Amino acid sequence: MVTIADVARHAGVSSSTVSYVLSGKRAISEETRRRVRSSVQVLGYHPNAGARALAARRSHIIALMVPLRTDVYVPVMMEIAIAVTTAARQHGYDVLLITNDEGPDGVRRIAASGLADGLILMDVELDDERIPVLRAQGTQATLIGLADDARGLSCVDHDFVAAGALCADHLADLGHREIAFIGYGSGVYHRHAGYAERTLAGFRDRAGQRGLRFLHRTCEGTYESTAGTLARVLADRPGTTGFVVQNEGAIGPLLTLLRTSGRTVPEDVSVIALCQDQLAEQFAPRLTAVTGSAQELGRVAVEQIVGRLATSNDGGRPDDDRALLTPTLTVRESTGPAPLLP
Amino acid sequence: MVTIADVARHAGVSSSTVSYVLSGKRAISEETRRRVRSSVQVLGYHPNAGARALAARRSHIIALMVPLRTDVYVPVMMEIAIAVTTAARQHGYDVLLITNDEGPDGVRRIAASGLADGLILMDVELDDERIPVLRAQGTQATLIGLADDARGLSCVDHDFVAAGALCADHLADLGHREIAFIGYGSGVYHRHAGYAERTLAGFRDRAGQRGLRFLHRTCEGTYESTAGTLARVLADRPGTTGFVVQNEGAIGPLLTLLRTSGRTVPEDVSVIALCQDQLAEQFAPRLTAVTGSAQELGRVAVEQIVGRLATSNDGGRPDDDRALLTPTLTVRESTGPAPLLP
DNA sequence: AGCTAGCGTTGAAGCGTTTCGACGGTGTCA
DNA sequence: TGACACCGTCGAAACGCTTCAACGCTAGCT
Repeated sequence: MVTIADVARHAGVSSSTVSYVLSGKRAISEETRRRVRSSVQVLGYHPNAGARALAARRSHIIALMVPLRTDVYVPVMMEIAIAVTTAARQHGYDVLLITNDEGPDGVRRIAASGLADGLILMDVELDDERIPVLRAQGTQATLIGLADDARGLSCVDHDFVAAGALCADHLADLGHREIAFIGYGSGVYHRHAGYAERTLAGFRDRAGQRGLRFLHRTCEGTYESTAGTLARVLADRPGTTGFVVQNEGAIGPLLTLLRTSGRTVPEDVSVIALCQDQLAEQFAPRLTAVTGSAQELGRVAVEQIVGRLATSNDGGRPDDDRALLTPTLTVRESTGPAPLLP
Repeated sequence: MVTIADVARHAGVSSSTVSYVLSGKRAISEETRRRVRSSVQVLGYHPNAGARALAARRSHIIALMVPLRTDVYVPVMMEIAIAVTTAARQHGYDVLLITNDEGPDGVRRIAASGLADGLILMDVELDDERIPVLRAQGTQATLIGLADDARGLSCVDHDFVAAGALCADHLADLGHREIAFIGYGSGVYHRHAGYAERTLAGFRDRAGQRGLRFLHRTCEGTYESTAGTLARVLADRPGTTGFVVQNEGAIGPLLTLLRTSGRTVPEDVSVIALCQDQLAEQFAPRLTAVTGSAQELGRVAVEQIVGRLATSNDGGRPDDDRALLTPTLTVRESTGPAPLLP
């Protein structure tokens, strides 16, 4: 193993000088810097992470707490996790993965052991047990999702309210009057998942403003449940010409069921999905969809926490900041003008 | 911050005793152990990760290198990542996430800095650049996937050869004679992804033994490419009655296309998928599928590397061990006896 | 009785960094 | 010309933990 002392010897300077060259925390002459850098190269020196963490009291690690749940669309989580990891590396941080099932104790463990300098929490519930722990430990954190009480913490999330409104507007613009909103399974609403509630609220408000009649129905995302949901919708509101689908699992079944029931998309009914573009492209017809960038979500989360870590030892007192990412509507082949009344 | 010295003072012992109680590396009297444990509780002591890593030369961290690529089914990767994380915790390890784009340098960085004690590499290619680095650094590692030259490393993977054979056997048992194998996009084969090649080989060999005629066609997994692939298959071999699908994205389109072309599943054609059970259940009809457990893959990978880390300082020389996980066939509604010849 | 073996505990020596205070040298200003 | 500030470098003191050698005991053996 090559240590800082080896580098110092090789470059003919003291080890503190090497440290300062690497950290840039003190002025070092051009000449010395050059020599040290080259020694580092030649010897293949990488500072020992443990020693660094111990001396500097910073591990340069960010912990990312991911949900175990599988009732949300998994690729999105993965995309966020990867975006977080690459963004973190660009700021000199590594990412430690921990699972939600460690719960508040996990947060305590990570914070108290100094394993990570800060945390990013995914799948935050409105009233989350981990938040008080964060405050008690004085740990820096960013929440992905909005919590009830985020004083002193930073949050980032998609603007689901805007996403819901975009759907309502698009269908209203096309002349549709009766819409069905196919949501997630009832469990998601019962645990007050913010994204589900906020999308629905955004849709509902805008639908009201635009004079749309609409129905909200839960759906587990299997073929059977989608069939049941659709049957009930058509029984209750035979005049429905627009569908908003939030549960990714229900999209395929819905399209198949509409087709077998003799309804053509988009001539007879329009379908708009709340899902990733990649997924929307996979269906036939390609789906008009409202999307937020998971990549950006991860990137912003990292920037928030890195910002906090940087200012928190300058004595700067970071305010609670919350970022809402604007979703985009991409019109494809699954939506069209409402059919003329018979 | 609570240190080991605080605990020692509180319990009226020396800090080394506290350390031994916690690590269990020396005999400690029942009485002392009790007192120390209770002090740990009361004070809420968590050993400082950096100091621990520095003194013991072990970080108790395993690095998991995940692919950025999205051409394989993403939820599986996530499932593995989570399985690795939970399994690692059970052995007292945390998991550091790094992305494939760091490449061999990433491996060097992690190994040389002592950030992680060992690595788990996903998406290993047959001739992987990271493997020589691993050997040069003398770092413990487990590969998920099989490499050309895995001397001194451990590997774990699904037995894709057996999976392919299971598909062939099942269709042969049902009396099918002409089969189409719908694979991944050509890019996957060009970069010699082991799982794709091995599945195909397993299928091909067994199909040969069982006297099946078959066609292998690549497919990108979009609706259009599936339509093109299917059209070519039906043109070349109109008598095809069995389909094996490996590309998850092609499943939905294939079922839709078969239906619109007037073919009923499973009466006219049988479809067997190589995918997770969860996904297979989502279609109508539910798909007969061959599956390997992603959870187990993650768990075994962790056990291999933890085993190596344990024996590697006992001077034990761990052999290269490779584990192949047996896949299972679950018969559902999408396969049935071959139709009688007209 | 004398010797060895093991038990439970301790003090102290690292582990490889960062960072503080200090030092000589150089330039600037009065 | 003297005082002062700043620059580039260094030595040494942490940082909080693990682990080794050593200690005084008691117990078991010859």
